[in-house]
Amino acid sequence: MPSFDLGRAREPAAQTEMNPCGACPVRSLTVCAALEAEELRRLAEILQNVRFDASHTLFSEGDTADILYNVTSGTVKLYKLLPDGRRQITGFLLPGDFLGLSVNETYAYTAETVTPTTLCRFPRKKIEALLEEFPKMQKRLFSMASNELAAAQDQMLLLGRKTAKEKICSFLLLLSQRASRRGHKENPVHVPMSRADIADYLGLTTETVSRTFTQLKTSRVISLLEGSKVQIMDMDQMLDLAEGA
Amino acid sequence: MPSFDLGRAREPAAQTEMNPCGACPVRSLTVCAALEAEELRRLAEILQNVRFDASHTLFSEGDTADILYNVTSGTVKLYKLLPDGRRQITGFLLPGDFLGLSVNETYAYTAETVTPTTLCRFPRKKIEALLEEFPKMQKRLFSMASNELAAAQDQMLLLGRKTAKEKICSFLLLLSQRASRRGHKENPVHVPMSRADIADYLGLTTETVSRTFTQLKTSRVISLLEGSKVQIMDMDQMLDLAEGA
DNA sequence: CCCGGACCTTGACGTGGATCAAACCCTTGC
DNA sequence: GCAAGGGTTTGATCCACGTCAAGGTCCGGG
Repeated sequence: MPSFDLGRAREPAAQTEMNPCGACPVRSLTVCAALEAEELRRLAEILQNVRFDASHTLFSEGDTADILYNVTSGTVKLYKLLPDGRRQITGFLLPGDFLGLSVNETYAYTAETVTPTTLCRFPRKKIEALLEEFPKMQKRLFSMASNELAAAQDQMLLLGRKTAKEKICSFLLLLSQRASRRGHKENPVHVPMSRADIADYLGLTTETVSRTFTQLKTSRVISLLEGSKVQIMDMDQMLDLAEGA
Repeated sequence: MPSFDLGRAREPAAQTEMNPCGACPVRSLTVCAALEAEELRRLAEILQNVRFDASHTLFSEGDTADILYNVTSGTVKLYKLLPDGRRQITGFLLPGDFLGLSVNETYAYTAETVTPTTLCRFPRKKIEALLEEFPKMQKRLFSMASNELAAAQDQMLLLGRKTAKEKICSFLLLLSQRASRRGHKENPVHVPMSRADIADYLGLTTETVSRTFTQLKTSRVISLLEGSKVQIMDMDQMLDLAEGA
């Protein structure tokens, strides 16, 4: 079980200087949106830019939680395992998302990159000190946590009560909405994760995910494009299918 | 769809005076734990004690979220519905739990009492003003939200990947742990909610919940006592069953 | 260009839990 | 005491999705 491994990270010092927070493309989406120029400078002092290949484990469930991250590009998945290997992915993180917050001293889940990913890396202690100093940041973090909580409740409804088809449609719509909130085009949706990852996120198997995709394709609700893109052909029907209406 | 209905609340003025926050039995568990005497006094000024019968709807999904609550006794369930009536209970709240936080201006779920319940009632605006003034309270609220987020991820693992038997065992253990954290005896666990509520919390049907209970009873892992109490007879096996080990 | 391996799709079949349908409690009210 | 109505249990049957097993497709490396 590989824990955090700086060896695989490209040396980031130069990049840290060249791309300070002021020029950060995802600033408006994340904690940093709350900060003034001077505060940003303080934040930049304790941060490191890091880059990882796909399928790199950032940290594992149970590791001591002394590093926090902010995704700046790429996709990260969070998951929990049962002793026999069954896996539940609890979230996919996109640019602007924050990870590593933990209640006790250890991470409650494993974090692994899905695609090549760049992140800001913060020592937990230093972030906590900064939070004391900048209540605006504290407040912003709280509001992000509230959003995540609401999303978690939606996901519980999905996992507990939706059918396979409803799950897949909800998932595609979620990706679409998240893309548009980040200023990307929302219709051909980019779906960077594997069928297996989608299955473990939705509480299904790869086979069922695959079958459901072809079923949606056959009924002309979606069509599969080059480069893991999915075109939503009939948005109205998609919205209905996602809620079982 | 009955929204908040003060008519059914016992007039609480006297009680508010007689049981101010200083004497609150759940204070150590909730937001208020972070506050000093003077701050508590300020909080007490904006709070009302209210009491409701069982099966009373505090608010519905989509209502304007201008009231927050803190449970002081009893049990409350939170749920979301699909258009066709399928229901997912996203949480059961016990004394000390907080509810009503919302991202937009509306509640993301319906809240309904399971048993007769007493709560502290806060106008949202006034709480928000107080939060600005008391960063300790802000911080405490954030740490409570982080805890809830971790619990939500456990619940996703349960809903997406556990079998019926594992779900029921996990649920009973959760109730047991929460009781003990509140200083109640953890072994004969009090299970105040109906089979239908348990089913909607675990993503099952009442029939399956009932069958699983009898199955656990037959294999002498639990036994059902008077007054909706469940005795865990074999705690080790229970712990194994909950994780599929 | 061809090979190997990872991922995806498709098919045949099995099953855990849902559905449908009674009975069987308990209360509570008359 | 008895009837009515909600919750719970139990049984018989069904089916959505899982499991098992091939193929198919794509891609990177020799």
